[in-house]
Amino acid sequence: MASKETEIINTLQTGGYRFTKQRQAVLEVISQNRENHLSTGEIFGEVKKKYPQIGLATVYRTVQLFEKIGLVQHISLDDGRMRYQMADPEEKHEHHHLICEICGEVIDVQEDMLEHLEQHVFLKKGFTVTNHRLTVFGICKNCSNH
Amino acid sequence: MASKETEIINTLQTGGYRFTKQRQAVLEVISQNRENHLSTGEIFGEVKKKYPQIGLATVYRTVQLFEKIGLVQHISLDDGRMRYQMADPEEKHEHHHLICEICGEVIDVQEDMLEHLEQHVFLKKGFTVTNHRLTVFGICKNCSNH
DNA sequence: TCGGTAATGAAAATCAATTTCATTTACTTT
DNA sequence: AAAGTAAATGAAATTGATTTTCATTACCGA
Ligand SMILES: [Mn+2]
Ligand SMILES: [Mn+2]
Ligand SMILES: [Zn+2]
Ligand SMILES: [Zn+2]
Repeated sequence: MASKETEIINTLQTGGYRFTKQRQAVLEVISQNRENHLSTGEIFGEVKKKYPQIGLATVYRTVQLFEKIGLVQHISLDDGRMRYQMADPEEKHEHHHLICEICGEVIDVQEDMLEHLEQHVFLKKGFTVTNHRLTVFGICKNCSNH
Repeated sequence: MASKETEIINTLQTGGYRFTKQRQAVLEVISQNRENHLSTGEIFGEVKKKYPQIGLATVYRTVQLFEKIGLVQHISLDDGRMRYQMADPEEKHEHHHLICEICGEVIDVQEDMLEHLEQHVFLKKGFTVTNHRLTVFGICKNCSNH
């Protein structure tokens, strides 16, 4: 199998896109922050450390392109800015998020667990599911134990 | 049991809030558009028809207050503006949304169907769920039949 | 190498949402 | 009912993330 980066380059080229230094730099930052959910501005800040001449608009365009080709997924924490994280290459749907209402921690949940719901909306409403976005609010383990 | 509006007035007063003409007007618009998901700007436009002197900031403040006390819930269609709709008074969690990727229709789903998932994240991660927000993307019945 | 297209960066523009602040309104206490 | 107090409002200014514009540069195939 091809290396991960080769795969990405292929995906890009298939869509008529190029794998530029800027895109590589943005990908590196997001990839090296798999556990985080960086805002576009934060990604911009990180990328500039290695690639100071990059423009903010390029970062915006890049994360949107990456999302279009399924490389990253976004979440909104309702603070007015988009956040991006690597998508799960083998999963067909986005992963879920648990958000602690006390400490604000964001926890990833890879298990889908919506198969029954998907079936239900298909049978009941004739709706064919292609993706879903689930955010769960509550209290994390840490905050539960004070 | 008290009338719906009386209940609302009580809920507001319990929190130290007042039931003003402006809040009543905003509530009316949202209530009369239960099937829709109006953006704040759209709510503002509707309210102005009956109450032309209302200010945009008041509408923003009002929908946020209504959401805080559980009267309405918001959804984001990723078009950059918040949309608001009456919440389900008897349900403890927000209802779900199906969004057709072809025609853009937004379909409400009242059934929760996340009990198993809630249990799972509690057992597996120690996370106590208080609410959740689920958006499902796909093809609606109409668009499936061409 | 040449020509065409994609991509970039800097700056300006957009636009939903928020803040400020002077004024009004509603509720409580005399 | 009048006064006192805090909440609420509206108009305007501001914020801040995102988008657009446009001139320039990088890349790719012929
Ligand atoms: Mn995540
Ligand atoms: Mn809805
Ligand atoms: Zn926590
Ligand atoms: Zn449709």
